[in-house]
Amino acid sequence: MSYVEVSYLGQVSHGGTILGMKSAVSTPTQLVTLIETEAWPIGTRLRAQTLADRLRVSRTPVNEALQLLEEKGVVRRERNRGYFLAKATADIPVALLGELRQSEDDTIAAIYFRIAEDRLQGLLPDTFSEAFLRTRYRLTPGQLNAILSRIALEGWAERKPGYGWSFSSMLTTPDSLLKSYRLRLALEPAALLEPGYRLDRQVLARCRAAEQHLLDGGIETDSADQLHDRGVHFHESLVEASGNAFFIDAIRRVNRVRRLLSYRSMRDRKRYGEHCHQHLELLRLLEQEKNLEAATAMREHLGSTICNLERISELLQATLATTAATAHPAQRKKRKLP
Amino acid sequence: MSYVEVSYLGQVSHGGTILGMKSAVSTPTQLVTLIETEAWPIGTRLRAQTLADRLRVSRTPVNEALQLLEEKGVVRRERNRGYFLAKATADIPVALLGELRQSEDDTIAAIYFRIAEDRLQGLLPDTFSEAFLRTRYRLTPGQLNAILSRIALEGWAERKPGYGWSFSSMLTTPDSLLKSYRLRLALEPAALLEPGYRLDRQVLARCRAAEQHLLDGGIETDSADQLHDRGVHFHESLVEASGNAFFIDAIRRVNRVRRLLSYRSMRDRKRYGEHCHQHLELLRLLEQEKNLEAATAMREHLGSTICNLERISELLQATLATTAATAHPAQRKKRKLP
DNA sequence: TTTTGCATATTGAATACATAAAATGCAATA
DNA sequence: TATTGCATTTTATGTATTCAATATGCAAAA
Repeated sequence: MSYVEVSYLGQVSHGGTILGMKSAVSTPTQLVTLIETEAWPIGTRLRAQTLADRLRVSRTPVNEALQLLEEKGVVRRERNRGYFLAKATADIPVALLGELRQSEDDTIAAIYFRIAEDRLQGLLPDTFSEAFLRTRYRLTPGQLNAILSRIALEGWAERKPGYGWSFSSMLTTPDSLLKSYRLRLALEPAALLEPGYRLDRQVLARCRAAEQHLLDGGIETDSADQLHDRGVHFHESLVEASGNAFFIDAIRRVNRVRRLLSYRSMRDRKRYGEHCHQHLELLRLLEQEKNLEAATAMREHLGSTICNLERISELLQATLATTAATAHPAQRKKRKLP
Repeated sequence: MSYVEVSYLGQVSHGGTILGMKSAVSTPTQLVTLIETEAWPIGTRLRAQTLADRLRVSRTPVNEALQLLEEKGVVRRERNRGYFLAKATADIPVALLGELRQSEDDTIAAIYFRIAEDRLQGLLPDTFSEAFLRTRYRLTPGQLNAILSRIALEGWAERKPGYGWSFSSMLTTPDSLLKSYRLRLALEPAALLEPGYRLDRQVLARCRAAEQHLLDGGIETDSADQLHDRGVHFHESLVEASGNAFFIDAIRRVNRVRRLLSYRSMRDRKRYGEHCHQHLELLRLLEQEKNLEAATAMREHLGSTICNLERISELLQATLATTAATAHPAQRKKRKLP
């Protein structure tokens, strides 16, 4: 193999690594998502600074996004007065959303998930070099670094002292998902008992509305991704109300990894209705500041999921036992191979 | 201000950012630390591959380190047979250790700590640009990036969607340390109750030896850093035995931030003796696989520290109240400043 | 058979420059 | 007086190249 490698757009790249990853999602996409999830009415005035503050960027990318959305007919511009919402939530064409999501960042996310998937399936060695990833997934140096930074942040691989990287055991064992739930079982009820716990009324209302949406048919109509996100959002909102940055950080981290694991677990929608009612009950208890009872309810809520996972895990292992011998790719020895 | 800035070695730098941070500590330092902490006897054969595996690098840096140590007289070389330990642990001159620690990496660590300290003292704004840090601390692009990567990994600052960074609340509030303990209180007892918990006999023995060393005078003679590290090591060892990567990751992360906070808290050595006995009791319980009792003991152990912290916190706040008006730097408004 | 010693191959960081993207100041306008 | 619209400034990434640090293959020695 030569030193010089041709990367996926045909440029020749030699090395050189950059931090990368400005934002996970492009501004237009985020803007549409915001309008969508908060169901803004037609005619709403869209102030640049307000939106910019909301998305944590400056007015420039917001204005560019608005300009784009005007071309697509989602917003209307009045010269020297600004932009106004021209379409109701539901009327935004799905094709447009899809179009907006095809940005470079989403490419990076896609490759990121592919790497996680490959790792879960045992297709990647325990240690690897950056060059290995670059060639295997046809990455530019920038993409490579965006991905590695993200993986390091999520904690499922880490830089070795010398050259190279090694995976942590987060994604290796078949019961990783179960283990992530056990961490949540330790953390989330405790978060509800933090001194100074305070669930903002607005946050509470939004959470309640989301659960109601699910019960009103959302369970069937939402995509698997949306269902997952809503679940994560609910639990993170509750932990955020603890006001303890360490709890929040730990929960966010485990949830980001959990996203990778959830895709592999059986995700039937049967239990979601039950979950909704448990969530609503939790909100009710927290509203009344019955945090002790809420913590117990949370323990039971997570506990029931764990029980379910354990049953699934047993089933899986029984299934694997019959196919393991042939299906599993051979583990390669680290040293001394011809 | 001109576009071009002169960095601290006099080179002109324009931007360009690199991931950086190969290893936290240089190989010679690590090697000496290893020999020191495990108290290897004189004459011990130092096999390159064994050491390399231990330090997670290849034989090359190990061999270079050994060569360096031979020049310093710590190890002895026999041609075609390898290296052997020439000096007993205690006989390694302190000056040599200091010499080895003056590597570039330690510079980065020093600046990293300075930034954390400045942040804790409220000298840094909630959001900042990379250029701001680069000029304020006279950093080369490489150093800048090593530091930012580390900070992002530790979780006390994060990249904003656009340009710029913002600090999380981990280091801002005066009771951050207390909050970190509350997370540990939720995590560590739970870790001891994980199914499949298994504390390796060798690890147990090493922990016990370390506590014994402290009781045998180590509390007085060890440096504050060493005391801190030993405490962290004890608790992380116990959590690692849970076999749950999520618990381990969460505890490691909180401890890395805690290192920054501990420097600011009063650290008298009075309570260390008490801690040692609690630690030994924990080890005894875990050895007998009385994990339920161990979890309770852990809860009490951490709980007593929290009580102590709360008392200190009250004292501090009382003190601050009298000096706050003048001592606190004025919070600057984000926008619209001349 | 294992380990050393050394030459060679590979890795990824440092540097410099060019450029796209985002932040910001301010006059014009509602 | 707040907001828009736009020009300008600032920020940080992309690309190409060089080079020091690290990894590794293999003959020689124990």
